[in-house]
Amino acid sequence: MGTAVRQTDLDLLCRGTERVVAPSELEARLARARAEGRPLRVKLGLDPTAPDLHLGHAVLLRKARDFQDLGHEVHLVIGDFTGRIGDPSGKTEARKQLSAADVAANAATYVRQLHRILDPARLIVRFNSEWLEPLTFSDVLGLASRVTVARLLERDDFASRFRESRPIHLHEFFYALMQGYDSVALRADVELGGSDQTFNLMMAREVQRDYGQEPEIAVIAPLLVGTDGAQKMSKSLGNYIGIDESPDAMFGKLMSVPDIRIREYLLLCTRMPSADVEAAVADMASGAANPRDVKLRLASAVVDLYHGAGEGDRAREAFLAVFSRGGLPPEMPECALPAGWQGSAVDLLCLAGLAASRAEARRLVNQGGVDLDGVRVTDPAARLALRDGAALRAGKRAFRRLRLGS
RNA sequence: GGAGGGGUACCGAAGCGGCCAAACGGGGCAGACUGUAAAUCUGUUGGCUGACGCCUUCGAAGGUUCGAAUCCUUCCCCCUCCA
Repeated sequence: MGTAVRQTDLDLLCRGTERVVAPSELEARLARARAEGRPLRVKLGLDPTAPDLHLGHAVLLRKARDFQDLGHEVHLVIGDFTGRIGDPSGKTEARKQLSAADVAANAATYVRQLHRILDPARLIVRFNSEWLEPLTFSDVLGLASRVTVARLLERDDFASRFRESRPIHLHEFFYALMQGYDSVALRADVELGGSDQTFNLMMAREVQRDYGQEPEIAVIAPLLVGTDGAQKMSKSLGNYIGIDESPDAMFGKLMSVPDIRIREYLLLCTRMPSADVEAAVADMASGAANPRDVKLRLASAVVDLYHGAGEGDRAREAFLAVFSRGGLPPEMPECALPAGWQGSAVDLLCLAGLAASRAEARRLVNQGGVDLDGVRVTDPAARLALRDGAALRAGKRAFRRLRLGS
């Protein structure tokens, strides 16, 4: 076995990335790692503000997994210390600071979810407070003296805020430095980050150089757009698909992704070979393939990835039954009614938890969104004839199987 | 320290004594359409009520008024400029 890096390895690692700085360095480093028989140290930083991981995070995590699969080790840095400051990336305003307790709780949630994607055997979890906390003020000054304000102001976000006279807090400047110092502390060979982290990754390279280390290779992934097809996926925008979500929810949300985003979802969220992705996109453009069918493949592939092979097909069947054929899902939550229960349609919807208020329930009925066993309910005040096992539907995707008390 | 601007419903943003549960946009929800939970179109979007109507809401607390999101007072928070 030679020391040459297989082209397929490089292709795999660069797939779906926005930029790699620099590919030649990556190739050289991979070759050296192989020659020396040591794994690369791949750094992946996570900001502990969001308690749940979604497909957007997963883009990077999957990339990390690719490195693991080639024998390298992933060093996950949980920014517990930096999290207390708040990352200015992509935010026009300074973020709120998190308490130590919040950070700890979020980090625990992360680690639990990570095992869906990463191989625990090649995963090392670190908290950056470990090396940032002990720094003294003079250490910090030493670090700070290596960077000029002009350099920091190159970052788009800072530049625009400065230009528009909006506030930039001094501590925000330190964020990039701290992240760079993380790389020094870990002696990272590679760092993975989203495109909003480009500046920080470049800064990390410089900081490493200053500390006499070889600069890490920056592997930058594009940000995944959310299910709204417009803004980046984020929990706070409500346009996310959590990796913990049920197969059906995941499938449905994927089907709601706008057609024009199918290509990037295929590329970033599945392992479909690039050539197949491009072929599918071409077929959609020429009319040879219905976007819906491509999306079904997408959704199925993603569900398989997170819930196990076969689950995608199962979710697909459920989806088609409900939405294409207007039928009922194979399984639906049950709602037990007390024996001899009597009430109006509105009462029933509230009891079943399908409406947040009676006004909402009434609205739902009036808009024609409610049906019982396939028969539309038109009168909010109607006493419905209930039978055990009846299916109650409210809107497109909320169902209850009624159980009458006996 | 000085001068000024602002805090409105899920978000953005109008309103500046009654016609305001509060325009408009976004988002959400529903319906139609569709081989999609895409796109598009329509409706809807505080709570209680069958309805009349009633209750809570416009940073907080008081006050003026028959009546306040709108006027006054105090307080809290945010922003900008000058120093």
